[in-house]
Amino acid sequence: MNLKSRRQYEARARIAKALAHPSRLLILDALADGERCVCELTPLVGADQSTVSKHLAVLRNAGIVEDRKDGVMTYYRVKICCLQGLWQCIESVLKQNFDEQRAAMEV
Amino acid sequence: MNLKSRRQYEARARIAKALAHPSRLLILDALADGERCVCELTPLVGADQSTVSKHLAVLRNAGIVEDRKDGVMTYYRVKICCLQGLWQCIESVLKQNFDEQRAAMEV
DNA sequence: CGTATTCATGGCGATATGGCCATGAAAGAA
DNA sequence: TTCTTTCATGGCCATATCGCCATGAATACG
Repeated sequence: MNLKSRRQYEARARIAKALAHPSRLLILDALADGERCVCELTPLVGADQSTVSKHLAVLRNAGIVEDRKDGVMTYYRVKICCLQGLWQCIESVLKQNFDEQRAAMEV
Repeated sequence: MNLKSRRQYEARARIAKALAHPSRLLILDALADGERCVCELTPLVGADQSTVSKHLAVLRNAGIVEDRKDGVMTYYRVKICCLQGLWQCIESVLKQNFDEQRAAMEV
């Protein structure tokens, strides 16, 4: 079974937790092809600027994004390169769920 | 940028949310090499049996595990095959965070 | 039959999360 | 300097999550 320590599961869960919000996933998607400032992300998310800032802080604290200050702006960018594989995994779960639901409907 | 719909981000976030708890990650690890009943998982998690049942329900509702009832037991098993890649992504984030922390210490 | 075991669920309290508002710091413009 | 823009943070409230306890359903065993 090779179980890991409680600490390691907590560390993993912190990363997953940072990804567990639709607005943060939208932000990561928007950052996929380059850095964006908060003022660009705010209308995309469609929430208050303070709310977007807090979401970005969650992603930054998890080590998923990093920021660069330029004058009065703060630009955020994705710091990791494996997100694509992560989405594929999640999408495969969603597809399987969808297929099963459809199969259940057709019975 | 190719942003997706709010619904798609919510669907993705539900999957991530189901993974965002150390006890549930421990459970998935324990299920990695085969099915286990609740009575086996409960001492591993170290929580109340009802707590473990609820964690399993979260994973089941997300479509990550499925169950099989045999007599008075319920056996759970992982339903998806891409978890390994997901762990690799999360571990790469953790490793990078750790490396950066160490680098900051050594300055 | 009655009893024991296994598991799921409702309830409840403590804590965490997420949203907006208000505020303040920092940088640039006038 | 004063005003504006950009962003982060504290406060507050509503909601969600998580833990345990208690209970009930279903099956197995005497």
